[in-house]
Amino acid sequence: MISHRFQFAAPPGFNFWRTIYSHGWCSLPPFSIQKESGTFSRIVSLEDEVLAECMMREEGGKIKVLARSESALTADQKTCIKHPLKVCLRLDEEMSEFYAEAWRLPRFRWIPKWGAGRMLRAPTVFEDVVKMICTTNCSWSLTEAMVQNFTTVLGQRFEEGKYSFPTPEVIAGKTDAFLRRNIRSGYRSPYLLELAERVSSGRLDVESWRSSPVSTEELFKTVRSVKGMGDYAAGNILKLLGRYDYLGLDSWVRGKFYDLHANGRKVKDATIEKHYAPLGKFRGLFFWLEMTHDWYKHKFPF
DNA sequence: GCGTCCAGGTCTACC
DNA sequence: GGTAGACCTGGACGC
Repeated sequence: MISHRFQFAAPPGFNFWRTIYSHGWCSLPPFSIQKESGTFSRIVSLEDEVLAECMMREEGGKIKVLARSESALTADQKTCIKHPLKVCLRLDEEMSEFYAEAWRLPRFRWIPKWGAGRMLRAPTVFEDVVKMICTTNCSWSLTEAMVQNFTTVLGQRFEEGKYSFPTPEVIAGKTDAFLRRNIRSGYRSPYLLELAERVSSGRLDVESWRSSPVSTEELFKTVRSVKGMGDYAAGNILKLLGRYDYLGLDSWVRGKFYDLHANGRKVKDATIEKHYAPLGKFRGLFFWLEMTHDWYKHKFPF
């Protein structure tokens, strides 16, 4: 293995571990956390099927990266490898408007103080959408199993136990029965297959969603039109696209809301929507951060 | 060890 | 527009 070290600056107020632990993505491969060394890793796919394991840590306001690859990276690859890492950590996302809004609201001042609010995402929208479908209608352990299967069965092998996330082309080349048997994705299999086929054929450009000029409502409808993406999944994909107008309710956050705001009593979704409506276009992010506030009290990494 | 039940979002058919 | 039932898996539970 050849090692290559590099670093890049983190934006002011950026919190490395709070970004990584912003939601469950950090425990899904090809992401992984090494608690002993205090590093966060990602298997990055580069041009020409070259893979690199990038181990990141924060030191003195910089993200320091140790990249390992089977052969020496070319100058181009050394340049290209930084981009997906920055995308995952949302380093280029402008947070000032959201933080200004949070400062205005005393109960949310902890957010800018703690450097919370950046939600970890995959290098590609395709990977985020596949993973989001894998979170629907099942336990978290089943989501972990499905994503693990996607990488080990259809990803490229980096070394023992470490694989890349498969491309749309590779998934599209499989059958419904194959996914059901090997990925254990059950009735989601035709949805995942259709998504992979549409993306690999160029009929659906999910990557363009991150820079789409259309209104959030319009984008929500587009995301929602992907089979398997209902209100919950589409609302949460929008958060990973930097749009926070939808709450993306699932049973876990509903339960959290009932505990925090309704004395444990069940309330209608419309009541939850109404509660956050005054928070405007950032309501989805305020909502998620409020529901996960207690996570931030842990000593990282946990 | 085996069978049954249940939780978890989304889709489709139907009213 | 709202609702019921089906979809599939894994875990919990009872026997």
